[in-house]
Amino acid sequence: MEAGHRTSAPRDEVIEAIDRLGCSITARAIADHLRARESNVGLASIYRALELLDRLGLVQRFDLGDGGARYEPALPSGEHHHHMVCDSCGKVEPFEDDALERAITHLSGKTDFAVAAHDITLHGECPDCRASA
Amino acid sequence: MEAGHRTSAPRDEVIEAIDRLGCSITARAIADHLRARESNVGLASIYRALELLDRLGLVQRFDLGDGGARYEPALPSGEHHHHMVCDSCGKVEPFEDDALERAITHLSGKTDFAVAAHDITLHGECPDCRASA
DNA sequence: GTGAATGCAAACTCTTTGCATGACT
DNA sequence: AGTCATGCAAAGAGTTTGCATTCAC
Repeated sequence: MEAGHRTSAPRDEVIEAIDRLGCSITARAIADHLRARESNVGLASIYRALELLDRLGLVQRFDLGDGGARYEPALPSGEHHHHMVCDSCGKVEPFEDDALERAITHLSGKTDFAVAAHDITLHGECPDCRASA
Repeated sequence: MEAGHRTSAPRDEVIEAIDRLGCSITARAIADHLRARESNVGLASIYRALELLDRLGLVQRFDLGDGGARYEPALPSGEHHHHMVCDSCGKVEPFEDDALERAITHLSGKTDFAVAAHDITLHGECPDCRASA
């Protein structure tokens, strides 16, 4: 794998959990998933693995405004998506939009910041909650 | 002021602090500001005032991915901006971009979510840090 | 054998809540 | 008077860190 890092069962289990759980997961979700599989990986190891993977660019760390970090696997293709959050039920839906990406790219060229990444979160109400409102 | 809410010195001081401190401030910054002015407003009252003001739409609450909430006065005009964060020194700069807003608006019309708000954060390196790197 | 990774528990930060006191209408 | 807001302190949630032990290379 990557230079300077060892493979270990806990680490592999965290990676497997991230892959399986997919988009926009919390550290707690990973812990619950692993605990359900009788794996006694400590919370600290999960955070340490996430921090490492984020540093290596293998997972994306972000934040939906609910005071807890979210993670998801980074696509090797470089493609990425953003998230819509339902403020009623908390549901999170991914979306992607080329026009939005283009606007960001164009903006990045105009500013004196060296823009390396961007996070976009849409807040609103999901179809289900709209229907039952 | 608004129906059902009383005026009080602590509340006014929090409002004054938000106005004076401006863009992208933390609860701690407000507390420090008030403490420096010999005002012994409790942290809890600051949070309660912020929660109220956010609910009334007078301040905007958001989050820069550093595990702490940010606040800023909401412009009555409805205009709003977003933020660029320097990942080296932590500096936060506001920016606005019409093309970006238009892309969001257009996207909102295409999705089945009822989009009510959006947060955009650009991460990168500010000019100062680029120069000293 | 050596250094990295782990698990546990304690520490920390940010935020919220319970409760008795004090203030506004 | 009655209600709402305050301050303090304690409680919570999420995340990080210290340390002895275990494991990979």
